[in-house]
Amino acid sequence: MDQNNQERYEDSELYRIRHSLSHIMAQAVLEMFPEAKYTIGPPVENGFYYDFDLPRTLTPEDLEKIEKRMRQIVAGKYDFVRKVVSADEARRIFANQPYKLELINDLERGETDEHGQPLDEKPEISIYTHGNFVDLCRGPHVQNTSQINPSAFKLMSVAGAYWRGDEKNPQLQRIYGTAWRTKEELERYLQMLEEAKKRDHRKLGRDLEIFIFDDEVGPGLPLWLPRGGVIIEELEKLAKEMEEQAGYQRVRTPHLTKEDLFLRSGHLPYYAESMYPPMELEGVRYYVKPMNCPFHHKIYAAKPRSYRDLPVRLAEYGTCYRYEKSGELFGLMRVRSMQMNDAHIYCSEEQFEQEFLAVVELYLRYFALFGIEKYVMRLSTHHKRGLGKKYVDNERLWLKTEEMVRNAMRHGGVPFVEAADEAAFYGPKIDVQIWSAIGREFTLATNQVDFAVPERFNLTFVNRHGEEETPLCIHRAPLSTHERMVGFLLEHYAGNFPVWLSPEQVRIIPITDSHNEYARQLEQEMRAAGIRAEADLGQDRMNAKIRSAQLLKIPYMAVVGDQEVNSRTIALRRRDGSRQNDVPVQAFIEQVKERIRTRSAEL
RNA sequence: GCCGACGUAGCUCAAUCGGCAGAGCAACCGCCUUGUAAGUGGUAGGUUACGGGUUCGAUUCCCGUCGUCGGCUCCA
Repeated sequence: MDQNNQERYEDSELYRIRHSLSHIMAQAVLEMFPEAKYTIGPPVENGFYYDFDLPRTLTPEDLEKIEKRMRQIVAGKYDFVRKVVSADEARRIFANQPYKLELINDLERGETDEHGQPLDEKPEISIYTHGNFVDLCRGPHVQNTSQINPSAFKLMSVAGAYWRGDEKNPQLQRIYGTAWRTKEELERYLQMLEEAKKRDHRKLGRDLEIFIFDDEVGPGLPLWLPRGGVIIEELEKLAKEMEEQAGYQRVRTPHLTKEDLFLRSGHLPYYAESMYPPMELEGVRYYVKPMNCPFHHKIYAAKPRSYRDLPVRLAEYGTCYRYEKSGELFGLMRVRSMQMNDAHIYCSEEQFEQEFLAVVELYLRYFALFGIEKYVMRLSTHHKRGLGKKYVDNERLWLKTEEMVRNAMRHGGVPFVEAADEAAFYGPKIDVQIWSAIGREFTLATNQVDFAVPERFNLTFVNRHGEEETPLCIHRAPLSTHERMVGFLLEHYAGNFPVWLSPEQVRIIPITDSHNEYARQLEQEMRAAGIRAEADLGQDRMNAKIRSAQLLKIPYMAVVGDQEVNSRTIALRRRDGSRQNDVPVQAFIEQVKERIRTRSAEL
């Protein structure tokens, strides 16, 4: 959409407008609550926010007042004036603002920026003033508030947010706003949000009868309806085909295990927070599994392995349970029971690069099949401060495996970004990041290196010199979990699944009930050909039947009347509204079968 | 888990100031026999999420629990 998308956001006019509006909002809030403490307020993707420590909770009416006052300030045509100050001067100016003082102290030490991120060099301390409002800020801003369009911004919501993003810190009130250059841009953005809601998998999942949640079953525990069940079956079929070709072997493992296994694997020391509490029977504690890996390790260890056997690739669509905190649940994208497209690859160090890349290539094949284009591959690495807490305590191995992954990606020519402090507890990983309809970021596929756990399980193979060696383990889930994958695909396709994934592929619609018999015959014929077809023999008129099929986003409607009965044809209506009359039944069946066989994206 | 908002029929949503809880769609029973997005008449459907409290009387006000949503934290 943007001609000059080469320009960094930080350098853009929009960034300055949003940043300035966040100051103006802070001014309005401080006028309303003179005792308020203000913290930070940066521009974000579609607007800006500001975090405040306030004497009371904000109401929607407050937002209206604040927004109104902001318009007045904008109309006041104030200049934004930058001034570099010493740390002492800054401390004097913000003497009553504890959060600002903390920021100033950190800046003075040259350690961290306003988000608590480490800084490379010691920064200048600057303040920006407009009118009588002053804020600690590095800018940039508009020169004058007249450069802000008063009808191109809107305050959106209030939310809780921890000071410096740490849940141990006090919780602040964050006001989100959106801001654009023109009123039209704002309206377009608001309309886009409306459109996104229609694509939301939570809405589509209900409308298309894919899944439900039931209060009595529990939060984060989805029930797959028959139509959702079909999609899952198709995904598993796909995974099994691909994995068989790629040399994986399928295994099956229980949902429960004794405590000992998760002590050995390190899940209890590093991952207990996300696990359901244990159940105790006859003095033994059992846990429901949050991951499949320990079981696969046991299968690997079930017999002696030679270097000739490697790589060993064990695959399982395993069902796992994780106790996600209640506020973290989000439709199908974040649940408590999930089935993972899981596999563990045990290989030697020499085999690592090839195996790792083969997994990345597998992702790319899947993504091409689904037409997924908007994603980012992210190398998630450890952070020193988490060693022994979030991460297995062996810095040398962390650095080594991270470099192995980096090299594999570079040699494979696969672009990626790096994110520190995002690794799994047992090793670095390549995550594939995607965005939900409403803009939330999720990891879809993942490819993780485990340098720690094979040793804990005493996994070995005998190398060509007759010595015992510890294999590396790659954990991978290219198709994510069924839950997140189906949630994502619902939004990705906006419910218009390709034929092979469509829960119902053909809806047969008789024009009057005298054509019911023919419709029934067609249904049988198509089903015999492996097509998911259903004849609609209900009381509705043809038009109503077409409408229901259309609302369920069924790819093909076969409308049949006298003409079709006589010539053994169908009148084809596709989901996109296109039509084709007099299609011979056999020709139609063959074409649909071909689309299914090739998993074609074509309608 | 934390902050805030919300919770009425399967779905979408009404119900003035505290005064008998309502509509459309869907479902069910009929009539119509129809050519590409809703033919038509009727019937049924509710402990207003749950549990307390205030009140002559609570969907409405208060408290608690559960759930959902927007964020934060966390994550496949």
